[in-house]
Amino acid sequence: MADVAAHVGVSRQLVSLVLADKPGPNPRTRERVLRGAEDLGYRADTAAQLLRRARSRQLGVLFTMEHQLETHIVEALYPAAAEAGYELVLGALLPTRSERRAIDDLIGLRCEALILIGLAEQAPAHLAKVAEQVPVVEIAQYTGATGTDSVRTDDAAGVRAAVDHLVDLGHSDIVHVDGGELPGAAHRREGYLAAMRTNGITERAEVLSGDYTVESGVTAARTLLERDRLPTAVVAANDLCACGVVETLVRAGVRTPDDVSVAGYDDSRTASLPYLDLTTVHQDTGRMAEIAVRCAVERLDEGRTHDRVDVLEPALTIRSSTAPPTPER
Amino acid sequence: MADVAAHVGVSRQLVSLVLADKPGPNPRTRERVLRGAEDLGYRADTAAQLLRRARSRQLGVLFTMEHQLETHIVEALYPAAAEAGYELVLGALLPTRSERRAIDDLIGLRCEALILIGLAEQAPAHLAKVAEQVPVVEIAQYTGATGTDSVRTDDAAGVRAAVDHLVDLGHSDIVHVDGGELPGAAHRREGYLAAMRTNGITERAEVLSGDYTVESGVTAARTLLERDRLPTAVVAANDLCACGVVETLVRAGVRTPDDVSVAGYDDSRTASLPYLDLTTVHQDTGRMAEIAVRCAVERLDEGRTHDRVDVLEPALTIRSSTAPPTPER
DNA sequence: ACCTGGGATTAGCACGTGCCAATCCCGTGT
DNA sequence: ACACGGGATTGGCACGTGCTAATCCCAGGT
Repeated sequence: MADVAAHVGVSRQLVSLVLADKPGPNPRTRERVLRGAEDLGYRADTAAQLLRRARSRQLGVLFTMEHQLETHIVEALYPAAAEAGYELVLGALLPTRSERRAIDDLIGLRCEALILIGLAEQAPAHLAKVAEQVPVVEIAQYTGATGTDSVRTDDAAGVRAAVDHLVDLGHSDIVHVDGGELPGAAHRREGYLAAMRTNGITERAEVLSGDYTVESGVTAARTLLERDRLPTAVVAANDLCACGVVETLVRAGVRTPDDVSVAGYDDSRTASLPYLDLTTVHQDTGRMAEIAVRCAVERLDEGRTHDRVDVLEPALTIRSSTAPPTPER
Repeated sequence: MADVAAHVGVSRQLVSLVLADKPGPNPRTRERVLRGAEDLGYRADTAAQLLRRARSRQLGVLFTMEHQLETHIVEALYPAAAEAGYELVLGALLPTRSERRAIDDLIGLRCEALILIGLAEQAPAHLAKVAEQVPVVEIAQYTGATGTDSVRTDDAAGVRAAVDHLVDLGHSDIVHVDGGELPGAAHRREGYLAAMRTNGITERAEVLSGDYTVESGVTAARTLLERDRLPTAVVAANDLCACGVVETLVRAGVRTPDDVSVAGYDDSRTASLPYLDLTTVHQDTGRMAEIAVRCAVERLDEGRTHDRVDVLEPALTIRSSTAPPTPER
């Protein structure tokens, strides 16, 4: 910046004012400074800005790179943050890199708040401790740690909607392949059981264990295929699992939805593949991202101190993987 | 840091020495300082370190979040960078965020070099200009921009290996579904054509257009299904495309590999799904990551100035999606 | 001629750290 | 008793920027 100032023949401070687009500098001078900066290929030094500025206006985002849904959320976070006048700093959670390390890095970079996309296997154990230092917002996860906000979809309601949809179509033999102990899986399982109860078919309820992977869907489907009779419908804990179920059934000569209806969860890209075309539960990632940023902003700029928990209503996306059961031949 | 110093009762500078693990401080003092830092929950301020240090020892990584392969490469970059004593800073390339912006952000954060994972549709137009300022390494892409290093797999050789494998099995009706104008697609197409020529079956060569997506595999398979006779084997430009081909064929009652053998490319998670179990071409992401970091280090620490282009040999991973053709019934 | 006022510009400090040089302290040898 | 040496510790400056307050300059009114 000093170089630019010398090149134009003004003080460094004037250059600072011009580049920050602050009122004061004479339009003509402003023009000259901008030209000079361009000529010299000047780039602001973020490190120095960060050091000097009272506020960094940066939000840290912690995510794994494993799930498509996380990617969508990250993408949605960018415009939401920009809208609120914040930048995003990404921090990847990897097997080889401890969550602790990732969090420290982001805080070291002066992030004012952390947004944690909670699809990783374990939530940071010391979340409450971190929340003492900076606001923490969890997306798609609710650990209940104090000082933490949470935005998620009502997973129980989503699965209930899927089950209700199947019941409306005439199904009653509906099996659930769950997500084990992974985030959200408990809610989805409860939603399934609740819906089965409400529809008066509790005795038909059955939960097969899974883990949100295609492989777990394959395993579950194989278990079903070993039986004398297949259920007429399967509600999987997520789209990947549903995919595994469908593919395994198809290869065993069982057609979807003709023989068995299958529903997924998340409305990911997998769900909309033409040959799967899964009925699934849509999570509004855009809105989750907006609310997450809003939570951070409320704590940072508006002094909110109490915890906020937002639970969004999911929407059932009906596609062609579910249909009325065909009478047994 | 000053707080820690006051708390322990030593000078700030001593704290700096201890935390940087430099020789000098007395072991006992060192212990006390570390305890003090722990008590106060001290975290180094990266911004200040960056500002002060001559070197930032940070590498910027540009990637989209669209392809699994990119994720694998990013994961592999972390240990490679750590090995060389560098940190990674992630910069996401998104539709809503210009490459220009992403690059400026990373340079503003004082990244000493940029590693560009080249699966995005377009390479930054001003790459040569950027390379004047900081070393640039491209992974899985070769734009030929001056001042730029490139690490990629010999895609032509990979596809040749796949075709040769199929020919060895007895195939000659081998169709290629390509990746259009996307990065690497041209090489893969050429590899296919070259292998067909070498094996003396040029007249059987046929290229269907695609774009590395599952959908393009579906489209290609539908095109094939409309014909009187199917080819006996399909070599897809990547695993996703292969997946689309297989799924579409299966649903049309065509089995893999019994009726048609299908080979993919990338050895992604898709390829190893139990019901696909694709024969595919393995790219050594770990090694590409290591070399990419090495390229940056050579330019940064060892003064290399000439461009370096590394082409790795791929390895054919043979699974169950390819088999000898069954004589026509 | 002098004061006033306000737009334009500048000087100086501060942010938290790393590096260099200077200083302190204590045991040892003469 | 004094100089010496080396490990341990400290002071001061610099990095590039933003903010506050001060200064400059010039036109206009008295």
